[in-house]
Amino acid sequence: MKRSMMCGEVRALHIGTSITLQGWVHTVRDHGGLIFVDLRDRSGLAQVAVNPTDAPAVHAVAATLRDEFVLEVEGVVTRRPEGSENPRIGTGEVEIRATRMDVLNPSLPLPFPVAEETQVDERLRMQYRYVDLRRPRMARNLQLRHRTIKYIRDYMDSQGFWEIDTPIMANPTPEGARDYLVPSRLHPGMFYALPQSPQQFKQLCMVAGVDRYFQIARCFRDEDLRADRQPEFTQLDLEMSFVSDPEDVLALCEELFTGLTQTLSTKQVKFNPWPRIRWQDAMDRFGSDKPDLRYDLEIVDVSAAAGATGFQVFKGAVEAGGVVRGIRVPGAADRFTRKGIDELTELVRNSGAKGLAWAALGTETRSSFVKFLAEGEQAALWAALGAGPGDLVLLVADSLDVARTSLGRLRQDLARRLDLASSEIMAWAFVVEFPWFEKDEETGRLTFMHHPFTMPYDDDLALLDTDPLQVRAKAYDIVCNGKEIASGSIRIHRADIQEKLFRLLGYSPERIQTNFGHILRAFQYGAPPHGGIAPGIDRIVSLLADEENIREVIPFPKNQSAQDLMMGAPTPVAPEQLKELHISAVQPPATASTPG
RNA sequence: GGACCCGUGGUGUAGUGGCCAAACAUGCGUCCCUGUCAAGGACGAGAUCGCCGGUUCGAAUCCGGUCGGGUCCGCCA
Repeated sequence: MKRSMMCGEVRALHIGTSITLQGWVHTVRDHGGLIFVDLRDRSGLAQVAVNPTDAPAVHAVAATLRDEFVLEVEGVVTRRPEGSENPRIGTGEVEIRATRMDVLNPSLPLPFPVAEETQVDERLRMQYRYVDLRRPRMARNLQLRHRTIKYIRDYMDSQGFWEIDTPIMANPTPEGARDYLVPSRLHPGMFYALPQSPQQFKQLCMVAGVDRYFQIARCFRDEDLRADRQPEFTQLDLEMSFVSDPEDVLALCEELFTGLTQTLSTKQVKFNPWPRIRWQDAMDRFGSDKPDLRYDLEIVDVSAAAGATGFQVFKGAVEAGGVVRGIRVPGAADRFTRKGIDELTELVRNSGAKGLAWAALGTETRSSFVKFLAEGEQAALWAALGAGPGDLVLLVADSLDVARTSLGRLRQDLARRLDLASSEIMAWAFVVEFPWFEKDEETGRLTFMHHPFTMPYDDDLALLDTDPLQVRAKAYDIVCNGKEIASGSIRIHRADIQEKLFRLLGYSPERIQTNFGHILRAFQYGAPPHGGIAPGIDRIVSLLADEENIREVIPFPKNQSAQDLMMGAPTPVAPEQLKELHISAVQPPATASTPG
């Protein structure tokens, strides 16, 4: 390799030495005489100066340069003339006086600028992803992703975990997300499925005596996309043997991600130790199972005080078995105009609430409802909320579910409007003690909330027969800044408990045998107690990189329609290929177009 | 499956019924220029305003449809 160092590494200590750099033309500044070339590689920029009197041949080459040409430059590192240093780049003290310049490859004019951080249509960025990834922001994100994965691997190794790879061609997941299927040529009519996660393999690793397993695992789910959801994504999948207390897994995650945040970013880890919030409390206090803990704005239950008033909206809601809950926004009485309040009202209405009762407390209280309350009733309500002059109070009277979720969304919206959620804070936390069951809204039947191999809390086992909805699971999530980062659980390793849960889920013995037979058999050959978790790498990196969309931290992502606009995937295939796989493609019926 | 936002030279924007056979910046081309760092200066080329249809004397602008991109709901054990 002719290159003697990276562009961004040239420093004053190299002055007087001759070096060879290779990279891309970031920008050219042609003065007619002097020409400056900023040469870029992934490490940064170095200024190359070409003087026509010193090196006429080099000057002739430099005059033909355009953005993103690939260059090899040989020259002497010199100190820049006094007053012409550039403190904004690491190499700004020096420049390379070129003695030789070879164009290794020219470039067509670019579809969009690399050197400027301008907003570019995502379609174009994805079509020319290889150009997009050259941009400093993307290069930074790629590097951060690398460092994150490297940190994780080093940490997991230090804790005695083995990295073990599991099959990509696996079998379908019962009950889960939609699977991506791979047709089998050797077995007509049969299919492999890409794994939604290596869940069963990692549990089998525990039976196999691996003791501590991890994998930087690619996972596949054929569901609709979101800003934080891609059809293929990457998880740190991990599992530990001889753990029966969630705390064993949580403590490890806490140390890993606290250290990772502090090592790879300048962000502040808000909690040490991280809070363990029971699911029930998260729903009550924050209206969400993934609360953003960077700010307070907790939801308060004022059903007692509000239900005792003469105000029919409050009284009626409580009498109908509902609740009155609200948020006190300290000092915000004057922060919202009537229009602003209307927007908040619209927000809770969109979450199913019938309305928003509000009061801006002060010498002249503005309110939608205090006129219906006696003075004593008002005082009792403010006391329940801890509210005083200068505070804004926002109340929802509705069913428990609607009050929680609408106030949860309101809480997030308030924080955004009041700029309470700093990206410089990482509010890592655990949500624990999820319910084992939830009721399927469509069928009314019991279904599992996490997954069917999750261990219930020992104290709740008796409730399985009497009140299954009250049974808590040894399931836990990692949340950070209002985003779900990981989900995990302690698994069942006892056949009697597993069978009982399957029965409560209404699974027939045939179905159990078909879907879970292989893993249940394995559990009969000495399965140790075990548990694990699976943090999403893409989401973690996007938080560290201050990116709203995980596409920005995935090198080659899919668009919202799950297509790769650069490679053109998915594509039709030749009929011969289908025939070989014993499958035929059926086009969906054309949508009838309405006459225009 | 549904709701909403966006689509104007290569790129990013302005223009919301006649002032627009479309403006600005940047990029591109030609020329001038020896200390710039988003170099500067001069000149030039480049857009049937995503597409189809409608309303109107007149449409980038209003309406309907369609295609493409994005955000959200459903969905994601």
